[in-house]
Amino acid sequence: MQYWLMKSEPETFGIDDLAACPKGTDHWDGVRNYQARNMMRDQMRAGDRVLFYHSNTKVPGIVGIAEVVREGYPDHTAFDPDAKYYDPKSDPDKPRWYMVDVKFVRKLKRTISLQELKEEHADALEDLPLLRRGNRLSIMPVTAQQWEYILGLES
DNA sequence: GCCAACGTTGGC
DNA sequence: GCCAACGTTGGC
Repeated sequence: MQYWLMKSEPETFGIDDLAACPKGTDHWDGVRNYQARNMMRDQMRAGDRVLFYHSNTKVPGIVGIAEVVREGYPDHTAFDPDAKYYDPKSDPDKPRWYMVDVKFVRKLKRTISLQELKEEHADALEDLPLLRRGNRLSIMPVTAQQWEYILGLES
């Protein structure tokens, strides 16, 4: 089993929105970045665990846990001219963009903020892309050690 | 709202 | 294939 961190803007789709979905499950559409696409298409497996991160908000940070329940498949919103992330270059016969389905597992007891993660100055977190300067990846791998460390901060 | 960092686009 | 221009991300 692998671990991931996925960013979302709470204004658009936050952890509570995921929890409110039927079966707590929704597809992670709208990713239009090749690196993130590759991870969803090629690496994410059902059962993988996900740190749900709120970005572009007052207190950015990790707010919950989700689980991958469906592996990479074409992101149909790329084919829809009315969709926000429509991409005319993505062809249903040769899809450019992929998504996975994720399921709500639980909210953290408290938000583990980006600031807090930075202030840990932990060796374990040194290589976490989230903490690297200028990082813009919306999906990133998390090692088992990083996972344990981060959740160890929760209580 | 600002702006640094980064990815993508497109002219050459 | 280079690289300037542009658009987006996302913390602050």
